[in-house]
Amino acid sequence: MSQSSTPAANGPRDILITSALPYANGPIHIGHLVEYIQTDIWSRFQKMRGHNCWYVCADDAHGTPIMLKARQEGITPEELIARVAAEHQADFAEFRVGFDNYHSTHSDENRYFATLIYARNRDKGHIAKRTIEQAFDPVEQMFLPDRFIKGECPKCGAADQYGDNCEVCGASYSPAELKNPRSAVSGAVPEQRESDHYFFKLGDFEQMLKTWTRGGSLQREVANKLDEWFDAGLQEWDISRDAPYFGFEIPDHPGKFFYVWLDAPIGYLASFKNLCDSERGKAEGLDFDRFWAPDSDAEVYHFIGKDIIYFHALFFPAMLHGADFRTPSAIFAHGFLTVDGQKMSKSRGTFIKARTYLDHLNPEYLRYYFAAKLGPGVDDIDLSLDDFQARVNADLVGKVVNIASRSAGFVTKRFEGRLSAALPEPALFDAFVAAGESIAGAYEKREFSRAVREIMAFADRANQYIDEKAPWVVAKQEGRDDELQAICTQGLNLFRLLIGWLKPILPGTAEAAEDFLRIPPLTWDTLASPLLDHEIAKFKPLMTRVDPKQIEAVLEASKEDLTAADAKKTRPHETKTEGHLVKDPIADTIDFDAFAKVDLRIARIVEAGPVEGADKLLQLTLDLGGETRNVFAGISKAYDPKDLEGRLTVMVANLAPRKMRFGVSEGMVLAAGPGGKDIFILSPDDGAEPGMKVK
RNA sequence: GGCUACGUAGCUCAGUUGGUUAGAGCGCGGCACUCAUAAUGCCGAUGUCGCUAGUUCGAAUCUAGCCGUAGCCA
Repeated sequence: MSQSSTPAANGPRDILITSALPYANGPIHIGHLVEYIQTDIWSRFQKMRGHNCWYVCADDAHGTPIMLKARQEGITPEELIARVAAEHQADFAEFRVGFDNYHSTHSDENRYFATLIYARNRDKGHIAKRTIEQAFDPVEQMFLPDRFIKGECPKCGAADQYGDNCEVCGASYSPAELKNPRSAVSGAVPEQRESDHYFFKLGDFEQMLKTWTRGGSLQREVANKLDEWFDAGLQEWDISRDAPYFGFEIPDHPGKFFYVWLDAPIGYLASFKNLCDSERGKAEGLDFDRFWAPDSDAEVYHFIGKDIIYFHALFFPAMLHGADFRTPSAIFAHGFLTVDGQKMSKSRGTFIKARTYLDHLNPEYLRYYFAAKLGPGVDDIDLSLDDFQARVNADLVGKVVNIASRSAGFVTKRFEGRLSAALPEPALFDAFVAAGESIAGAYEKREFSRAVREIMAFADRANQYIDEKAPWVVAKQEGRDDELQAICTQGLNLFRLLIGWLKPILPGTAEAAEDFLRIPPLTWDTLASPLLDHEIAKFKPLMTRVDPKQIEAVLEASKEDLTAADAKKTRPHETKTEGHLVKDPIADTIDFDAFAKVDLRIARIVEAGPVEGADKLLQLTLDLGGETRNVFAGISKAYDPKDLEGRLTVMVANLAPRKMRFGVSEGMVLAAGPGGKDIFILSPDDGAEPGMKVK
């Protein structure tokens, strides 16, 4: 089963490429980068070949983890995803991942397509409704995804394991089997509650999927995996989640939201649509339907990690098909990244964030190293740090860049930067050019490691040529100037081919080389004819060597990231000899019912004023949204009444009224602090309204 | 537990449908050169191809089992 992706004709192909959407709850790390670099190399290669190639991506911005993370940080999900989107895009840009568009799944286009694809499938009877039982957090009043339930493994008893599988013994189970389950959000004991859910009837598409699978759209290993799933029988897929959920509400089912994995791959369409509608898209006449209509002859490829094959090779094509869109031409899955042969580890400092890497090392190094390791399969690749350093230094600096470096000096010093009018050995140049097709073939089939091997073999030949001709000897002899100039012209032309072939992998270095050679951006076609009778710029080092100290610095910085994160995580649990908890220890545990008896409400302070004869009290008039209360609060040393008027706060609304010397207090305003000037009343986040219950 | 992939020189990896003395780069040893970011060229050593048993005239390559590593199990 080959994924030949052959062009229909010899003309330019219409190609749309995507990488999987990074999740918007954390930074990009070097594991992610395997995929973006792989995709970017392929995309740049296709563009260099003159095809109409578009590379789009987006942040995957929905789901429970994002909702909770935002809450933890005290910001809205929208604020969180906006911040992360900016971080992600800055990281990608510096790694020279050249997206034509980067969008978000939390966008109008994505809502449109998610809803459309759902509605069309629903209208054809591919959506079913079932009532399911699911863990529910009674404190947070929300249903809990498996990974937000923790407890003891039912098999080996290991503590603190997730609701779906045990990291200690590897057992997998359902959350209901966990011993002593606790909500990871509130710590409460989860209850089982019923809820209506909506399911995508994947089984309706078995025949279509089997045909699609065998049509060359999948790698052999992936197709084998799918056969297993077919044998096991395709089950219905739960595509809805209950509120509260950060995502898109299902239009005909208020309170139900699309599961994040439904709208994530649809984000590919949304991002592309956004590109079509942009200034640039319009200028280029980019037409959404030309790529996504069922009869489209454009090519659509999705690069993904092998862990998300299930979503991309089954649900996604089935949903697209059910909604009258075309299915992907191919799914390209890759393996995971290990560092020095082991899973990335925070304690070893090998869990390296993109940003940490960029602080110390040139992105071109990593692009090259990944390319040198990547093949078309789903095998994991290893970043061996010693090998990384040796390989980058030997191949790129020692071999490739060195060819330019050792030729350029003579040309600048002796010939004012001018190249000869003819090549002394056109046959050698032609032999290089002829190999270009084999290298292109390797790129096309995503055999990047083979492409790199072949290119480096030619770099060796170029160095052999220079060695053989010994220009430094010729340079010292009278009357051999033309010969010297010709040798260097040949050397620089061989270098130009090498850097041209490497351009998809090393866009930054190639650009610097283009400046040095004073040529327009290289394309595959322009490589075939040599650069002659042409003035070049003075040579500057195109790339410097990797210093082991830089690698050491990355590892150290990654360990520091960890210590900082650790401190944040563990601080609240540390036992301190002083502080609020010591002076005022946490009270005895109460059950939920006891808590629920306290009716807390949002209140607006409509009036505040001093109380005559009382030195600490302020009189507050609180609006509960339909009812007003008179409350006395001991906060006059801490607050100026004028500052309080109009503010929202939280009050105990069902506290028994209490008669005081100055009148009746009908409730209590919540505040923290030891007293005096150090009193801090609570305020709700924006959006809260008077009368809302706090729970 | 089930399934999948991987296991080739000190390191990182190639080895196409089984076919002569198993390859590359790095590293290592030696020599040469000095144009070049101490880069380059030439020569050399290095392997029970995870283990065991089979199929075959012939196995790194096919089959089975075992060991180790990684991942997946919606």
